[in-house]
Amino acid sequence: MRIATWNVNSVKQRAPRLLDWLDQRQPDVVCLQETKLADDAFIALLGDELAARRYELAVHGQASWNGVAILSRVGLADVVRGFPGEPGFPQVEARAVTATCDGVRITSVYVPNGRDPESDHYRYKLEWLAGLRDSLRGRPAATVVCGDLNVAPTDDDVFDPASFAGHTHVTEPERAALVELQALGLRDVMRERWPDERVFTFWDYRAGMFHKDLGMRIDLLLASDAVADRVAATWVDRQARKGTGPSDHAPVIMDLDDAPDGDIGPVVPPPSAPAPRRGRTSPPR
DNA sequence: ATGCCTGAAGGGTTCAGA
Repeated sequence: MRIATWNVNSVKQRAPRLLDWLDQRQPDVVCLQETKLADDAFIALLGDELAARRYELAVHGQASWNGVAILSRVGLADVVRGFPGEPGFPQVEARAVTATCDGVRITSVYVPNGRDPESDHYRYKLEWLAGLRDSLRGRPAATVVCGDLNVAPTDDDVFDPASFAGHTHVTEPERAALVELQALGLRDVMRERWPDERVFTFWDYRAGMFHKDLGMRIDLLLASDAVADRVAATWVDRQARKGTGPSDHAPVIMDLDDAPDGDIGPVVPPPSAPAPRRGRTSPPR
């Protein structure tokens, strides 16, 4: 199963590229963020095209800002929009949607930006992350939380830590909130797979930042053991950031081996053979 | 350049994004 997350920065503006990308990458589940469309407008825009590609759709949008969605062609059950106790600013926004796809409970999140560490929006961001964590305390064994976390987990996840000093996305409270979320047993599979690589998922539109590879890694795939132990490959799809009219974020993709369900029998490694190296299907950049 | 692009709403510009 191939699961991807992508902040598309307006699904209306990105529709042609999104459809081409679906055809090219053939993901089974896609978590979208910053769709910036109300649900009826999203369905009117893409419902037919997605149905033709066998995707079911869970949308949780609003006009102009925010908006998340899950597309799945491996089933889409028990959809929940938002989460219990979700904070607002001041109204609750469209920032989380959850569904079960082929046995995995998947949440697509668009974490508040935070704007400035002294702002109300920053406090909202921390409250939102804490609320998300609390809502996941009783999570199923097979859980994925993915999307635009709007936090760079470490200084290795920004192109120049010094230039971010005092700004959002890198402050200690934000990183601590992410650590607390991961303390539910959610692993950053991208960083596990590429522990020492320069890996970014967002590059500012301005000043040739993408061309110079001056970015941040803020789009994450967080997976519980039951999922993370199945990861065969994971990478950032930088191709989707190139060319004309891209989002400022690139998709992050992971491929999962089939779940052990008894039908395939016990997996016995060949005697004295080294464990196979996990699939390096693509360089990280 | 302390917002260098981009998207959206709404109105001839401003806000938001990270």
